[in-house]
Amino acid sequence: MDCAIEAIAQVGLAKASLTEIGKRAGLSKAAVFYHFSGRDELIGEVVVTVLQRGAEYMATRMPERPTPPEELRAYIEANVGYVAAHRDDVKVLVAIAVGFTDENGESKLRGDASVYETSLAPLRDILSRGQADGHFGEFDTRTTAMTIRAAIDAIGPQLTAVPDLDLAAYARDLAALFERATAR
Amino acid sequence: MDCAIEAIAQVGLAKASLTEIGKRAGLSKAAVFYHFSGRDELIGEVVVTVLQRGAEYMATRMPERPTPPEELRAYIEANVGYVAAHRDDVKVLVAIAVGFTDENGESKLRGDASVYETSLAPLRDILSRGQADGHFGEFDTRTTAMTIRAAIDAIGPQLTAVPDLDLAAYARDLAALFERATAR
Amino acid sequence: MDCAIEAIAQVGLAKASLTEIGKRAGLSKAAVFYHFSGRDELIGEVVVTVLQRGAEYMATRMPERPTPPEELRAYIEANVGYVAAHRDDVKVLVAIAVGFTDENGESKLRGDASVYETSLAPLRDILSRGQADGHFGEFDTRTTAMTIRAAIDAIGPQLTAVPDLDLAAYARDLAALFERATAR
Amino acid sequence: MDCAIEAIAQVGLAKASLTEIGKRAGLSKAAVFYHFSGRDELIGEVVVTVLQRGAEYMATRMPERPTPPEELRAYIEANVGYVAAHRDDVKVLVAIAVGFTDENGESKLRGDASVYETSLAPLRDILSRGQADGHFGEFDTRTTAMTIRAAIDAIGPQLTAVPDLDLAAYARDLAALFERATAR
DNA sequence: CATGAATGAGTGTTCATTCAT
DNA sequence: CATGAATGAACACTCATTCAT
Repeated sequence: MDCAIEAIAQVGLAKASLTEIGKRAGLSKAAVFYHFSGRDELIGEVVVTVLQRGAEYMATRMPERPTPPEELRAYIEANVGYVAAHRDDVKVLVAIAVGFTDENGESKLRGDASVYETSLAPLRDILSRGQADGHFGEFDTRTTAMTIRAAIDAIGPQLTAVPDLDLAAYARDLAALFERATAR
Repeated sequence: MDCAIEAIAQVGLAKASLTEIGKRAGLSKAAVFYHFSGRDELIGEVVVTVLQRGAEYMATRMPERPTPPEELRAYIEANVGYVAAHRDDVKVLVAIAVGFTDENGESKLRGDASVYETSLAPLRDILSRGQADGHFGEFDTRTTAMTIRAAIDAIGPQLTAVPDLDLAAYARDLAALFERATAR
Repeated sequence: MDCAIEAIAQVGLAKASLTEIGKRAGLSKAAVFYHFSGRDELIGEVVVTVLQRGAEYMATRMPERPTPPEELRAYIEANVGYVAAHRDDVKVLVAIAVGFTDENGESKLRGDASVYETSLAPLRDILSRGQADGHFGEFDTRTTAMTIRAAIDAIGPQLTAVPDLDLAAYARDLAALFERATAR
Repeated sequence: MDCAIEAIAQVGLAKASLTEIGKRAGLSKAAVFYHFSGRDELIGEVVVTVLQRGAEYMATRMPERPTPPEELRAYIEANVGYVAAHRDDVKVLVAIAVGFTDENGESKLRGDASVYETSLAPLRDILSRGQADGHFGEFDTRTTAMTIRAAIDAIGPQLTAVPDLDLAAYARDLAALFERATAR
């Protein structure tokens, strides 16, 4: 599993053949086949694994905060921190989201579209509460939530192109940016 | 060229074989080869074409504005319009950025990061001038530019999930958001 | 053993892998291997088993008959009856006879050619005795015996192609046909 | 095409891989693929080719005869001649009929039973006409036709076991046998 | 300017076979 | 007596690439 993630992160999804993955695990192509019923299943399990790992990370790094603005800052920092700590995981997730398609171009992942709304929900919750209690000003929560997530998710592709990106600074800047954007 | 873009957008980069591209152009695989010295060159030219097309669109839709804040608003509106009108082009660009790698995982594009950097350059220019002449406050231009671009590029996937998205409103909301974020 | 026969009859010799056979027996592939020293041996034993079963069937269904013509009719009916009752066995036998070859096309069965003459012997015996005692007319016993066997053996391939063949009628018709052909 | 037939006849259907077939044609596996869209199509075309060749041979060797009995004799003689001359074609046809199945054991041939039915049709036609005009007696045309074909097709294997078989005599004996069997 | 023919390298997949447990 | 793990060799199939025409 880890070798598969490493392989996809390093040589790309297309070149991450079973031979390549097996080589990293010290196994033959056929042995990889023994453990997974096919390449598609393997990649499906890679997604599950990475997503689980992400959820666990976030659960431990996002302690309770007293006010929505602080929650928002914590959210951004935890998320950028995750991306920084697991660049490969994010890279892999993006590679699969973009390149794991059938012959009609449809994603071969099961719950693809719903992922979007689900990932937006906690953010919109923070923003709504902040507006209700007067910490935040007036703005559309959907557009703002989308922009925040987009800024975080953009790190993935960026990492492919700009490997030495300073993520700590990026997190600080982002938090400040959205503090201004949401302020009353 | 157009057929190549269509093919990549519809079946994905990996499945966009020369046969597939040729079929869309009413040509044989070998004829595609006659016009390009290889698949890599073809894809390289796809990037150039898409980028040029984007630049042209933007040039015609972004009239001179007196101040950087107004320039920024115009930039955002023109870009949201472009992404809405040329979703495939964006899809193709992302697919190539993520999946067009050699066996070491390095992008096979000449300009490497430059694709990203180039697309960020005009934005950073607007932001820098705005800071210099006192219209904008203090913030990192790179992070802010990246966030703006990310918010725009996120429309593509978003449109798939929420087909009836009100893009005019989205553009307005985005412009307002970044107005606040960049204000002095 | 029975599971192997069932597997070959249902999915064909080529697709009757050890996994497939093992699955039907509630065993792992390796367990099948424990009981037989290899796939070839397994298939060899399948042939032996099927042939034995056939011999037993015939022994019980072919009581003594007073005259060669009646013996011939009994022979035909017993044989077609066997094929009808054990369609799978015949199917398997044919599949192995046709498809169980080494890289030179030679059958991997031990007593391949001799089977032919051996299966003809009892038939020629009936025919010769019938000619000697005047029940049958003049004809070549070899050609006639071959034709009778061929008519019976042809049911096998037929069953693959025409699964709902009426074998009772076929037996009756065959017996009548050869009665006329051998009559004085 | 001829190489494919030769390959199937010599090494069996299962071992007649595209590599094997290509080797006989002095071509690579991929070149075989270029000419046929897949193995299944190739084998389908083999059947068509063999069937056509058989029909042509028969057309030239079976001159018009005045009465059904004489037609039948001509049919038998022409067919024994054909089987003797094209043993491989018959072998191939049987191998495909028995071994060309999908994972459920169903034949992958389009015409399914039609291969058998088609080969029986001209025979049944002769027999029916003979019964109608009173040359032949009463009997089931399907069973009789099947028996005649079986007797002819049995020559193939027979020739392997008894290489010096006198085919002229065999044809004569067969014709006589079925003359008696069909006589009024 | 374009094609048909051909190929080598590679892919995912299957399978009989081995072996330590 | 049985299995899980592993493998090498094979298979059908795809594809970018070459080349004579």
